[in-house]
Amino acid sequence: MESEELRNVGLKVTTPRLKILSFLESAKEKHMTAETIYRKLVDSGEVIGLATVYRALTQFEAAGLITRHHFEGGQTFFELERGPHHDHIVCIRCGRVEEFYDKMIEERQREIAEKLGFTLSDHAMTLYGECSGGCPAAKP
Amino acid sequence: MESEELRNVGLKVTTPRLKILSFLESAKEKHMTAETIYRKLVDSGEVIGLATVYRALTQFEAAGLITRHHFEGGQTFFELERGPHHDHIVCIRCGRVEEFYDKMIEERQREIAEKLGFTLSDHAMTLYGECSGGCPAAKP
DNA sequence: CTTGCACATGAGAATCGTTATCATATATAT
DNA sequence: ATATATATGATAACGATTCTCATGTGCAAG
Repeated sequence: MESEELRNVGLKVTTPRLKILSFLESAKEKHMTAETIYRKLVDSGEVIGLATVYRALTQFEAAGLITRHHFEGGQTFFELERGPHHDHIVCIRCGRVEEFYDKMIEERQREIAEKLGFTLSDHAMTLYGECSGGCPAAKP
Repeated sequence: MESEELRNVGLKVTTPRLKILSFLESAKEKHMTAETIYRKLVDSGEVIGLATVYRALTQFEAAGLITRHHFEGGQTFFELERGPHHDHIVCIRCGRVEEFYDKMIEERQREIAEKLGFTLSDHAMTLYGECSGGCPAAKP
């Protein structure tokens, strides 16, 4: 239950937070901007404020429920933190986002950080390219 | 000569562009925001507009002279494209940026992209951690 | 060396994404 | 059921970036 999730991370269970969380869990798109999340909620008849969406997303991130990605173009995308860690590859033509995980790279990153005298706490790795085959061309 | 560089990439050689380019080449900091570049130029007595800095940086990037990085916090940093490709590790406490290159990771990325049906054209990889030892604490 | 003209510039307005403010509403402990 | 701390939504404020437009300038042709 989503209420449990919120309680578990120490957040009050409120209607807007539940709306956002269950929307994220049911959405087909796994990576969305705050604006998109807000718009889709409003379009589906919900009454919610943009500020509330931003606030909730920030809290969810702090609680580890979601992750924030800074893809190219300066846009910020949010994604439910489900399952194991992974990185992303995004199509520069159609914007499609695929996920992947590579143990070797993960290990190597840790070694590199250590060699440079850093204690690794996080990383962002995004590949960019063109997806061949069924790339539905450009996003409008 | 910087004039050559501009001419080579098909840009008119203008005073502001020369100022920005030579400033980037002489600066100690290798990674700076547009605002920082503007401020340092103005502080050193130059007459230049912020809009011009943004315009020039965008053109330089399109021409391959510089690279744009989206580090955490939403801030955009620019860096002269000198020498071979490399990635970054930034200290989450003091903001220090170190560079590194790892052949194994580069190769692996290409393999991964291919396996997923993408033609890799670019990638962004930034590690975040705390630099031990002489980390001058927080940035002001 | 002039001159013309396309292109570049600087100042400020406009825009975009995000955060702060504040009066009102609501979740939770009692 | 009630008190109280916290959350909400509307809107203002904000910082970063881009746009507008009147003026200035690189550079190629004469």
